[in-house]
Amino acid sequence: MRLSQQMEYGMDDIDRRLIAELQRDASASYATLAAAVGLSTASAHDRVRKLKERGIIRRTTVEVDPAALGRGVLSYVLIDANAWMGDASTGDALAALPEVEEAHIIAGAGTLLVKVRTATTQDLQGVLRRLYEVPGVASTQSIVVLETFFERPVSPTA
Amino acid sequence: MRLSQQMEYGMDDIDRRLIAELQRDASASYATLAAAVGLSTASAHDRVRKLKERGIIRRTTVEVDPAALGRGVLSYVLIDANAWMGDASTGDALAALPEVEEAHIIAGAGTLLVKVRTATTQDLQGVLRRLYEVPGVASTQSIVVLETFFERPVSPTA
DNA sequence: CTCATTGCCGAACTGTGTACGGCGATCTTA
DNA sequence: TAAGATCGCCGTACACAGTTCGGCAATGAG
Repeated sequence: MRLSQQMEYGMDDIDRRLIAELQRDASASYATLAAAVGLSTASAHDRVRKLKERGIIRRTTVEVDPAALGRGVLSYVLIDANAWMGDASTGDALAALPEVEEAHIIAGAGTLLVKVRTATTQDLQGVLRRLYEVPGVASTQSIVVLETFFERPVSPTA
Repeated sequence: MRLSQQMEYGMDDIDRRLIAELQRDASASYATLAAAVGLSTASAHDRVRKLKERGIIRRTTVEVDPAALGRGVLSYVLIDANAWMGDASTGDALAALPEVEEAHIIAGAGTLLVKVRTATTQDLQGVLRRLYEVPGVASTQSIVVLETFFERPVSPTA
C-alpha cells in the first residue's frame, strides 16, 4: 500500500485527466479521448471501464437548460424542524416534489437545506406550501438567486 | 402560435421524455432511446440533434463520486459584502478556486452564496481564508452538510 | 530467480452513429 | 376549396467507433 493524498481510491493523474475530459464532453470518441491523455484507444477504454466499475464514474448524463424546462428561478430553502427529520421517509417526501433538486441535512442553525427550481417566484410559493406538509417542517427561510455566476462539475484537479 | 405552459421553447412531451432518458443514461444507443419513447431511430436522432442545436441540451457529461476526487465534504457559504460584487471579476475570482462548484448572487440577507466541496473541514477553513482575499468579501457564514438525501438533475416533468 | 499481476498496445469484428431520400399530415395562402 | 410549402416521421445504407481479444513489457511478491 503506497501513500495517498487523502484516501485510497487508486486514482492516478491520468484517471483525473480522463475524468476532466469526460466532464467536458462525454460524447467524444475514445480515440480523441486517448489522444488527450497520451494513451492508446484500448487503454483509455480500459481505464474508463474500470472507473465505472469502481463507481467513481456514476453515470453519463446530459446537462439541460433549466429555463427550457420551466425551471428558470433558482432558490435555496433553509428548513427548521420541530421533529427528527433524518430518516429516509423525509428524503422520500422531499423527492416527491419534482422542483426539489437537492436535499441535505445540515449542521448549524437550521436543520435541512433544499435546492429548488421553479418557473416563477409564485411557483416557489406553491413549493413552500407543499414543503410545510412534510412531517417535521416548522419554518422555512427562502434564498432566491438573482444571478448565477457559474455552475460546474466537481473539479478533479487538486 | 399555440398556448404554452410557461414560455415558448417548442418542447413537447416526447422531447421531455427523451431528456429524461438521456439524463438517466446518456450512453444508451439511439435504438433503445427511440424504443423508450416510441419513435424510430432516425426520428429520435433528429430530435436530440435539434435539442442540442437549440441549446436545450447543453452538453453530455459524467457524474463523478465527489469523495473519490477528494471532495467528500460539502458546504454552502453565505457571503456578506462591503462593496459591489456583481461584476464578472467577482465570478472569475471565485471560479479560480477549484473547490467552489457554484456561485450565485442572492436576494435577502447575504449577498453571495457559494457551494464548496473539500476533502475535510480543515480544507474548508483554507477555502474560507482564500475567499476573504476576494475583493468585497466582508464576512462569511458556513453551512456544513452532514448528510445528503439526494442530488439529481433538473426534472423535465411538470 | 521465478511466477503472478498489472497496465499498455495493435488489430479485428461487430454494432452503432449519421446522412440521405421519400412519404404523409398539417398549416398557409391564394 | 385547392395548391403549395413546411414539418415530422420513417427505412435504408455506409462509414465510423465501440468493444473484445491476445500478446508484450514492467513491476512486485514469494
